[in-house]
Amino acid sequence: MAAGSTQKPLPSVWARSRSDAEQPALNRESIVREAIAMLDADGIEALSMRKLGARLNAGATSLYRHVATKDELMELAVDAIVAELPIPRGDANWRGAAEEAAHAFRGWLLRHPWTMSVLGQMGLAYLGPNLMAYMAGLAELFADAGFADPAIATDAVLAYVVGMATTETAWLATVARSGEPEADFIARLMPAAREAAAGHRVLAEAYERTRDLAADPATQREEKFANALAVVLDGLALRLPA
Amino acid sequence: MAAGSTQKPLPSVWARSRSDAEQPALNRESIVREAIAMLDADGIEALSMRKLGARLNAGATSLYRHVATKDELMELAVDAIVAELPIPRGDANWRGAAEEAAHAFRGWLLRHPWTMSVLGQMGLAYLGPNLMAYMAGLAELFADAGFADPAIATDAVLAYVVGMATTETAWLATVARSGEPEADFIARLMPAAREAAAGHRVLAEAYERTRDLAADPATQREEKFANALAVVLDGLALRLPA
DNA sequence: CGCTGGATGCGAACGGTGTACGCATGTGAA
DNA sequence: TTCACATGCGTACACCGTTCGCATCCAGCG
Repeated sequence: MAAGSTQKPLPSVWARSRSDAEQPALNRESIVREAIAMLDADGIEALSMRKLGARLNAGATSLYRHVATKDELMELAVDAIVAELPIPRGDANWRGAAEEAAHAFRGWLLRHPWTMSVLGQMGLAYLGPNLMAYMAGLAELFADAGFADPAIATDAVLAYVVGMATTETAWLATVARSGEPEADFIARLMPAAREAAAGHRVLAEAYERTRDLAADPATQREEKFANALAVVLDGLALRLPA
Repeated sequence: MAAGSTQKPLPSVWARSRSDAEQPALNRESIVREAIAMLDADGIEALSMRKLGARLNAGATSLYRHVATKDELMELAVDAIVAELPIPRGDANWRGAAEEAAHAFRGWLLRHPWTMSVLGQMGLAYLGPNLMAYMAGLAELFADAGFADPAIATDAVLAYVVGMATTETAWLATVARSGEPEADFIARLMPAAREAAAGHRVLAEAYERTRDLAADPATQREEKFANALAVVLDGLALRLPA
């Protein structure tokens, strides 16, 4: 549309300039970086090879020179963001360190909710080097604390965090889809939820006991997480020689 | 292809016979039932509206007379299979009952692995009547046992089960994709895993300690699950007045 | 009985997806 | 200069979920 439109290849100086122009050429690193940006911003459904290509000023199929398949790209994306997860370090206070690691893991999952969708197919079993280092750090933490079988401890903590984050990200996705702030959405949902809970004694009681579910929901979610995490850590502490 | 081919509508007795023939006409119930069968058998990627239609001797678009959208169909499918999950019942032995409920939940998730992919977007927050009843039953179990805040207990147990099942179904999907029996796949994977674990003290030690990972893997997975579940339940027991 | 209106099935089509293929081009080595 | 190779990409294929309008069937009514 502009003056220098190049609808046809136009073999000229302008065409040559592209090679050393602002675009640093396509490479695996930038592809993965941009894919992560799209995933974080708009979720897993928003990423398509064509859109990703467009974002990189490239055709969709050009990406396949650097990445075998979309699934491989997703694996690379996961492994890349795992790098930002701080590796748990042993500590005289194992419980505090484990607590910290669990909160960090939760925050990481909430920051990259699309990993939850990938986890269901890839699992923690997949052995990218970064993930391996994270799990090793956690296991070491428990081993140093004196646990006879550190694997049980890592299983318990990681499974708890993943499970909790699963329902939490799903909830947040629902909230986001509503377009409202979380508190408003809760307030609007309350009557229906209360009615659904009627007929179930304990659930109904729970609703009556809680005074204001809509106040500061993010903090309440964090407390919920911390509360049940304490249960798991209590159980672990029992396994340690007094 | 056969003698009575009806490529064109052919308004005849044959056309009329379809109405009361073996096909009981399309209805929501049979659509959901067949969708579940396909999901259980071949996973979430194997379900498409066209294939589901073909399985029901119907065109793909006919399904939309009975189901608004594929997402709605998935919700219906989830709620339908939740019905087969036994509602936890209180018991003098709360711990045994909770253990049983957890194992039942795990088995259910493993039997319908595609729910894991759905959970990431729908979560346990979605309030189908059947799921509501299940969660109410579990909460009641803990309330009757004397827990001051039964919600914490259900959070801990459910999150643990979901998290554990996430990695387990992902692992099983990987195994299935390999085409080998689980034991063979493990045996083939061992060298690579051992090498990946080298450099991580605790992980390496863990590999040396375990004698035969490939023997009866299903039982080993079950034990793994039971072991860390015991941690969670121990933690819960602490919260009960002695 | 004949009619008619609503429910139901479905073929065609639209816009999207992941990816295979083959052609064009620019670049570095011989 | 030439040649081989790496890279970008236009086209195309098979599939996806879903919309639309048309054909058909059946129930209820006149």
